[in-house]
Amino acid sequence: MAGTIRDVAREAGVSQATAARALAGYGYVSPATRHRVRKAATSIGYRPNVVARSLVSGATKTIGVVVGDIENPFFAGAARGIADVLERDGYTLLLANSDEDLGRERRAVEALRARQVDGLAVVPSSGDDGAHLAAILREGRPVVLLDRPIAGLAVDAVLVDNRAGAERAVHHLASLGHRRIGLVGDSPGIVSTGERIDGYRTALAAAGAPVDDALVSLGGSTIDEGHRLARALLDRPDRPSALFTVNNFMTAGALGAIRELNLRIPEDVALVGFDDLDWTTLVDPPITVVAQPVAELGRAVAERLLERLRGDLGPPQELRLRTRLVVRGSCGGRA
Amino acid sequence: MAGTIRDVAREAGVSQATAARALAGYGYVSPATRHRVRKAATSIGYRPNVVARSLVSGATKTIGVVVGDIENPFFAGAARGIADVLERDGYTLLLANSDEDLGRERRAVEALRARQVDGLAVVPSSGDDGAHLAAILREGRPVVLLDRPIAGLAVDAVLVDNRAGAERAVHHLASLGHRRIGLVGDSPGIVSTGERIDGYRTALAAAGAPVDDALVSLGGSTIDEGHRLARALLDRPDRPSALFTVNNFMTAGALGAIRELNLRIPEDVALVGFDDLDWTTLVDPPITVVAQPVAELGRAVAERLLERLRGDLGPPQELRLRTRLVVRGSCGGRA
DNA sequence: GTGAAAGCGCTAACAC
DNA sequence: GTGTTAGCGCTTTCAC
Repeated sequence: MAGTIRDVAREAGVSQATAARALAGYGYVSPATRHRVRKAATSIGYRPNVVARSLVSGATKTIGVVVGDIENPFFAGAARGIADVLERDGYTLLLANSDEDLGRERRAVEALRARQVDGLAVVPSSGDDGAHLAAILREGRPVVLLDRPIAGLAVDAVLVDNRAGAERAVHHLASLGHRRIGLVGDSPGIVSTGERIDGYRTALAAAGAPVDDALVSLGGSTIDEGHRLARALLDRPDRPSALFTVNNFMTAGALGAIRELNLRIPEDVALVGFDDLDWTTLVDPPITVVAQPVAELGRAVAERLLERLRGDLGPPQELRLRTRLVVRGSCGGRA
Repeated sequence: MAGTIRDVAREAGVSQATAARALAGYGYVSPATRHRVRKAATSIGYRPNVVARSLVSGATKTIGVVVGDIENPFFAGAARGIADVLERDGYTLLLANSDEDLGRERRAVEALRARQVDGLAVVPSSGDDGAHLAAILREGRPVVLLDRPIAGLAVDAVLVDNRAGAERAVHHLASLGHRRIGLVGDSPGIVSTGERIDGYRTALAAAGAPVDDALVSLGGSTIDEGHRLARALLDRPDRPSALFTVNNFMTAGALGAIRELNLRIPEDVALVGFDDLDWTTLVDPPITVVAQPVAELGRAVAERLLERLRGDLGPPQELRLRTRLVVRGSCGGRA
């Protein structure tokens, strides 16, 4: 079984080059020969060795994907979107998790680079350190940022309108009469989070509500952290009347904290989250959220990568996809 | 920048072979030479080309992972577990989704095989067709099955005790007085699902409850399908008093259906699900579930793969990890 | 200790 | 049309 293209050639009684041509379908080969070669190939169960091909062609037909954590449904959804479009073109994904740590991200990028990926989709954990990616770009390999830009790095990026989304969410809360609105978030160093915090502040200011830093509770990127951070807010004597959570982990954590304290939503505390996951409609009341076009985000990244791979040398494009406020029952008012 | 090992050699004034030895750290190289080569390498920014190395060594330091759908938290968790242990040994994951379709799975496996992955972790979508995997094994590349076995295929597998888990869940329901217990599941062709259905039947029989096939609602592997399948059961005039859902998608779908019909849990209908996701504690009442050791499952698969990669030629091992019934409030009784 | 040389399996000129 | 030949960048004998 197995065997190389040489075995096929021998079996078919032609030269190795002819076998290669017949199999890869380039150059001239007589139909008869092609047929013979094809038969020989299947008869010995020939499988082209993509590694060898890559060494020659320089293309591996693989795309590296670096996300914070594939267990986060947001990243999983985006990865799925990427995979779906890339797969149609014969690409395979090399996946790595950064855990929102720049060091890990660098190592992941390095490992993928060494594996000669044709392109890279990355969710950068830092908004101002893109040296590792700049190096890749310099080699002529396309990189497309997903969800977050990097200041000073000229590179394609597919993002969402975080500021507008957060603003709309907080405005919704303010319009319902809330004045003390707390924010539960992970690191502001994560650009998307930073932008959402900005949007929160802007909305607060626009509503003439006090912007009290004591109501901004920031920490790590896990559900447990979200829980802890929400508790810090809810345990205050002057508890905020509403919470805005910057992503689905924070929403889950905050909801857990609210349950733990036996607070009612929205009577005791209203809640708006960023990210629309299925479970947000299953809890009672269903959560009002800022929905992101997750799959589309991934697909757009893949499309951009494909364009670059096909030779597009135009200036970097930044695409901002729109978010949507989905009003459900967690803020009171109409619901 | 960039450059090959030849450039390093020239820069260091040694032969290409010596440069290779110094860099890869095998064979004899004088400390002085090694130092010189290393310096030359960093000075020109040398990056080994893993593709070329792979062509020679035959090992790519990549592992293919085929799951049903990375958006399913169960698979995402397992993938994360795999990645965590494999990464320590310098491996990178090539990820593919099968969507529980054997054709897609075959194509994915083929694509990964062509890319010369050193090993494969797959969640097989069929329990009786393992020809594509047998072919890989014959080539001497290790394959470890995740979550589901394949009948007649001698291969390592890391599974969970689906039957016992389902049995315990349904027994729990029966012990609370339920006699008409419905099951919401995806395809019984998916072995883990099939085993859970078996466990359900066994528990029913043991409890002396009627095993009514009309109460077994089977279909596709999505939340929407779970919703539809649960509705089919709940819309019956002789509605079951309890539902057992075979995985997290079915649980989410069933819960949606229950909400839609404004039924109370557990008064109108009790619920036990398979898979313990964070949101199951956030809904009201929190859902009683059969918890699977998801991350451990992934880690065990990776460990087995690593053992095989290190030369273990022993007979195939089947590891069954234990599940745990987590009693919460969705079945009434003590809660 | 170091260098020369032979491939790994494939693509792609370039001849014939 | 088909065969010959030269690599892709690296590892690895085998001499010296």
